[in-house]
Amino acid sequence: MSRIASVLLPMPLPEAFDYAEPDGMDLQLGDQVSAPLGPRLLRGVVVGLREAVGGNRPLKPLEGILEETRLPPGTVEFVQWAARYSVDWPGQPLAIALRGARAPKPRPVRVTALTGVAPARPTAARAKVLEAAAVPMSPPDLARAAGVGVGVVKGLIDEGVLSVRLVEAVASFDPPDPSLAGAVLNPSQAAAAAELKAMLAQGGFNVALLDGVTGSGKTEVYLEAAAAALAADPGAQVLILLPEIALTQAVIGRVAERFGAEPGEWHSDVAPPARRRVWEAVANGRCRIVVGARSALFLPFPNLKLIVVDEEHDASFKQEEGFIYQARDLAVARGKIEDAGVVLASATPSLESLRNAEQGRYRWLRLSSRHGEARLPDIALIDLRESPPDPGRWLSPALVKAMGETFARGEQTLLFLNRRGYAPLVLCKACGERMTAPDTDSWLVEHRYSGRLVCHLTGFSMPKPKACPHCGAHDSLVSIGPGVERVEEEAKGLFPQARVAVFSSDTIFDAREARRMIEAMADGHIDILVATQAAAKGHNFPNLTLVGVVDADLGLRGGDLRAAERTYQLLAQATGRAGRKDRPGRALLQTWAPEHAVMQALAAQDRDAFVEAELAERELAGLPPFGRLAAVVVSGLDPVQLEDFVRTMAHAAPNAAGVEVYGPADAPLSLIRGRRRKRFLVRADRAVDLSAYMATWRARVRPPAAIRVAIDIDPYSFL
DNA sequence: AGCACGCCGACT
DNA sequence: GTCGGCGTGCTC
Repeated sequence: MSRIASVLLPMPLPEAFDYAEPDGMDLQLGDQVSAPLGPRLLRGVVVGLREAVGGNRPLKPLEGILEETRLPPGTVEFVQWAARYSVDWPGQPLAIALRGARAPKPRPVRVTALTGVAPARPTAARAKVLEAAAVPMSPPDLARAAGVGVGVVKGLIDEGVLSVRLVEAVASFDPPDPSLAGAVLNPSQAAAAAELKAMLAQGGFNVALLDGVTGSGKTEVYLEAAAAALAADPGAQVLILLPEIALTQAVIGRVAERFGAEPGEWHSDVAPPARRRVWEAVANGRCRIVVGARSALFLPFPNLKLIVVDEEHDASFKQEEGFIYQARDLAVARGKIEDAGVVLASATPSLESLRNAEQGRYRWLRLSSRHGEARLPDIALIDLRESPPDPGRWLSPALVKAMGETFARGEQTLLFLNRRGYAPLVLCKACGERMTAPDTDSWLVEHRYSGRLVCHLTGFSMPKPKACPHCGAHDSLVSIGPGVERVEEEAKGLFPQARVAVFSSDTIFDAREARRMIEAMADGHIDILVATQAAAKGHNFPNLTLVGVVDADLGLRGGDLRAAERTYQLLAQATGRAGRKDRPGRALLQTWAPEHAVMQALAAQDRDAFVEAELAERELAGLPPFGRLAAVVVSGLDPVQLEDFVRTMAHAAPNAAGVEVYGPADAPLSLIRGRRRKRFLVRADRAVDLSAYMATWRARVRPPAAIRVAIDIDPYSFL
């Protein structure tokens, strides 16, 4: 009687491969095994075991079990579910799930132990070392613990009083203590926390939307929910997902403070050995709280009871390359598989989540009151048609006047423009040539700091040429449109006495520099800060009383499904910066379309009105959250071959009720790194299994090797 | 993803 | 006459 093991391999293969289980291997589901594939051995995971029935072709035997740690059943199921949902090979999510298992083990550490040999010359320092040496630790740690120099320890080792051996480094991951005192909650927070605790006590899969304005204290609330989950079950695990690495440190600090133990940290910047430690500690249940970025969702939790998705509206949760997925949606799916609670938290929830809350699929917890005495800013629209800036200028007279008043009072202004560089376009006034990156039709952005033209998509850059590369005319290149550098220049010209600074990813390279500039702003060393969205969130500037949004329409253009939503969220955050302490602030939004529902809703500070208007438009068009969308981007080097294949694909699209296929059309970025790109858009009714539809379509065509087909379920980027 | 097999140009 | 270019296909 022998068994067959189905093994999933982290490769672009369509399905799990079958192998023979060698006698005595005693496999279990989730085991990491070494499987022969062609000439090499690969790490795979056992996802199925069955008795062999005669008559099958001979199967290769598995080479061996790789590690003692196996993937829990929920993790295996999640990996397979995610592949099916995203219409990708299961090897893709599996590779993410094994990222920690494949990382190198942490270096073994040296620890000392008493050998029983008595020191030849006992001294006071040596006695202290012998006392401290009861606990195994590294020689430098021992010296520190005994309060002596390292030489004393070294001498005892040389004499044979102490032995040194190498042991595997084990991270402690002390158990969190949920009984420590939490933050003092205001009534609104307490009510939300109580409802979350009730939801968790009830057990099983449930989703809550924690919806509270900036400063309403969402973190304290979800930490109390985490405390409840951890207290209810001594093995319970909690995952807190954040949209960016930069935010993890702050939350790790809050978690450590609340539970008296460091949580596991998981994101791409964590060094591989540390990653391995976290992965294994999560798998064996020692690590009970993880704070991480989207890929933490694929960690091997055996007993996950709560997933928190903080800033759930943030577009960074959408992974756009490689394995394409939306971590917020997958978090809900994982919660369902694990029978866990899910908390989605945001000051400006996504329309999808708001719709789910309205429909009663999610519990809706609204935190209304703000901490402290801060008041919301007054928001006014500046109609650029009535009060336009001078030609070549970007700040309207009304905004300049407000800046002047603010500066005169010794208060601060934040000018917000979500555009890096000096000018988004450089063109030749002699021949009309637009400067673009090679093999691309995206504009080169002029950067005056570096004197270069930069492609923000490919990273290509070149010095700004003296003459037009197309017609050769001299001094004919003109800068079109504003970037933060240009607005800085304008602000400096208007207020020569003011201290003006720029905050964008071009001026701020790392977290330390970012912190320094934020501190400089908070301490009043800057009068006017010109910033991209990099500075939009998470900071408190007590002396900031004016926020000017240079181009509030920026996000409204371009036919992007979520443009209005994103603009609303961005502006809500940016204007939320003003007047947070005791002074009321004001926000001025420059717009060419003050009548637009988004602008009206912002000016009225009426989120519900915005959501209602936007949902109505989406419903009319059958767009998410009322329908489903998928994009197919087909790319290739040879335009003729691409055109050919794309036509084949169009013919192969299955007919199905409630599904419409648009395209092929040139993708909005039709040329990237020499590859031409064509795009289909698929719209389906909510009831349609769009993943299944896309899988059927893909199976009907066989792309030539030179052509790539990428399927994006629920696309966010329309570039 | 590797790595093999398979048909058309510049070399001992 | 061969060595080798990478296009296509397979790996349980």
